[in-house]
Amino acid sequence: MSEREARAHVTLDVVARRAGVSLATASRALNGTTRVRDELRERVRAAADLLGYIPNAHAQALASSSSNTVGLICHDVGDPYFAAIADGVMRAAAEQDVLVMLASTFREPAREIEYVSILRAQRARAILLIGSGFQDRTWERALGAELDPYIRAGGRVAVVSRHRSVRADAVLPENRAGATKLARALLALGHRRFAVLSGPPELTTVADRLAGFREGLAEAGITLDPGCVVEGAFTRDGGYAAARELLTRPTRPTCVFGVTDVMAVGALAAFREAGIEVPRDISLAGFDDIPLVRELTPPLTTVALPLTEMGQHAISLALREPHGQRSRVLRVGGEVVLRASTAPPPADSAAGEGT
Amino acid sequence: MSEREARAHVTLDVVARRAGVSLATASRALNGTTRVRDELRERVRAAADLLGYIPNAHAQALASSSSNTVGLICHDVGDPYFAAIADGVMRAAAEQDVLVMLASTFREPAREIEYVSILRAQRARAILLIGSGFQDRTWERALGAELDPYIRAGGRVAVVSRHRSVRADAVLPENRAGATKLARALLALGHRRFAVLSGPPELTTVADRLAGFREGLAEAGITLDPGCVVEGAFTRDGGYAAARELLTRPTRPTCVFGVTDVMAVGALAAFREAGIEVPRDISLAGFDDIPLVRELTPPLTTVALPLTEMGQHAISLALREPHGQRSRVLRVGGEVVLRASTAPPPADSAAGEGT
DNA sequence: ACCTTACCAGAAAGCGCTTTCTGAAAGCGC
DNA sequence: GCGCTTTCAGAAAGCGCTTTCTGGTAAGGT
Repeated sequence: MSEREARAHVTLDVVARRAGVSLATASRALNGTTRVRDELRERVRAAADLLGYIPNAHAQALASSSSNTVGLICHDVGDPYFAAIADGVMRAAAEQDVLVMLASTFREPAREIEYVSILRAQRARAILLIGSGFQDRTWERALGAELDPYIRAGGRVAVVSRHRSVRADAVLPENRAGATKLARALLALGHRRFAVLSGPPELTTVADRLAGFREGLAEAGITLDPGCVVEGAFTRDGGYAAARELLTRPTRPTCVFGVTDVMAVGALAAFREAGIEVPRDISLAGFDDIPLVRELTPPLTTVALPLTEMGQHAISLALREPHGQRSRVLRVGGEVVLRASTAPPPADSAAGEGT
Repeated sequence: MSEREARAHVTLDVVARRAGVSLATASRALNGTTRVRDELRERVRAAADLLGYIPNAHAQALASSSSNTVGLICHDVGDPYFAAIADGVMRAAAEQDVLVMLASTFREPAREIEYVSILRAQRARAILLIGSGFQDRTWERALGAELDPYIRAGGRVAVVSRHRSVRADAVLPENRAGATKLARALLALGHRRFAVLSGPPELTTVADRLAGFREGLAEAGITLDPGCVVEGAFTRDGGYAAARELLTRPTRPTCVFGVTDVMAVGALAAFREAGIEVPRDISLAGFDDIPLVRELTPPLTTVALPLTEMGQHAISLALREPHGQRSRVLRVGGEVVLRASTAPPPADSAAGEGT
């Protein structure tokens, strides 16, 4: 009884015999690729039901050399940003009847490459890379070395929120333009002394948002001096730590931009702990518009991104008919959403225009 | 050039020829199942590298009739509760070198059964069912009909946060006991008039938490009258709607229990909109301790569940050696975490002991 | 020196399907 | 009534691996 009596699966062969047809006919009857007499089709279906036939996806994939799985590689499914995008991917996947293999890199670049390789072995129809890439030559090359042969062999790649290092469709947030608009909005409120809670500088997303923000400030003749940019991890705790670090600096800004909502959330907590009230004492803005920032007190001003749609688009792009020659790029989001976390600077800080 | 020139993959056969060994040896050299002379192993490895050989996982699975993928079925990846558990699953999966296929049912019971079937076809080594099941005879039977043959064929099933309808390992939150403890804690603060924002009553999680809460109240001789239990969807908006509904009722409670943190988040928003301050005017508690409730103002009192660990346990249980005879059950969490969303009831509400 | 073990490598038989290729039967014009 | 196309079903050849099974060679015992 404690024997490993894993009984074999019912195979198509058995179904065919039961229905009194050949293997080939049974296959056709079930997939409906070619016409089969209705009566036979029914007989096969009935037999399959009766026997509880479950096709072997591996055999199907092998024989047809095509699968219908796609791989989704993200940095961290637990993060609300990726969770929202993943949700979109799942919705589109359900519609298109593809199965999603999930990979979480835990923010380690090497893992990403490893997963691409694994997904290649799985013969995934498409690979979706979600989240910023790294500004690192050797990493880029290694990733390309995995991706290129994959694409050449007919695989599809779509990236979300990441510069295209390879021939891939892309869904790109308006990082730069969005950050510029945010800067303008913040300037319009009267702010002149800014600080930025920045993420790992090797992430392209960080670089873009920072550049865009600087650009916006520059329009008002303001430059962000290095002391006003604090780096932290791309997480809530990273934002918290960065904000605390910021508070130790000599000059205090009237307005802080967290390059990510998640970081801004951490910053909000840090400010609260320090007895600094947002937005009375300091204004705070983020980027992404993850759902949770609406629940904060105060709700966060941010640059909106249609996260769920981004996921849907990614998979749709990837599965659409071959890209013609070039890959498609879809730019999304980038509108500022003003909420209560930003306000005009406190009256007593009118002095000290930025350098 | 626009031809579909999807070039074939390098097969093991090619690698073997290149290395000057047989197919069988090449296979053994690469997987290391049997001893192969070191020199040959190296030759094969080198050839594989050189040719960019990527094994075909489908062929491997077919030939060895074993795969190393597991299926993860949850109600909604976008929900922080599931996202946190999924994160745990991913961590454990990465350690154990298994690939996760993700399925999101969007809270439709039928989809769950469909996904089980799909994962069966994929010959997943294990299927993880995350989230409450439904109290619905026909659904249960249909799910069992999918799961039973799967298990009999050697598949493993683990459930998280769900009663075991089948022979499955389980990670079960202390829903009932946790809710009872919460009730006690709330009573200890002096509350006597309670309301509950309940989820879909057909979910076993809801039933358990409600029962546990009632039990705790009963210890103080308090019974929850039906007018004090408002049902809503298991989402933020469901909690919001339920809370608004609650506010239209004649008697106002001094303390509200949202059976889910996510619902409590919605409730908090509803209260705020209605000008009701938490916890001054009304106390609010949730259940789950999803990370975001710590960021709220006020942070939410709740019953803690080790969400990430739950996911890790689920996959570990499922992949561990065969269950002997019986399946294992791991009970987790259930401790009350008091935060600022609960306080003694307002002084002017001392009257009206609950019936 | 002879027989037994032990170790490795190759041949070949599948794993469970899809899909081409082949052939039988039926429909049709003249 | 004969050759034509058309429709549908079966035979069989793989898809790319793993894994027995077989055999050859080297090591070990007496």
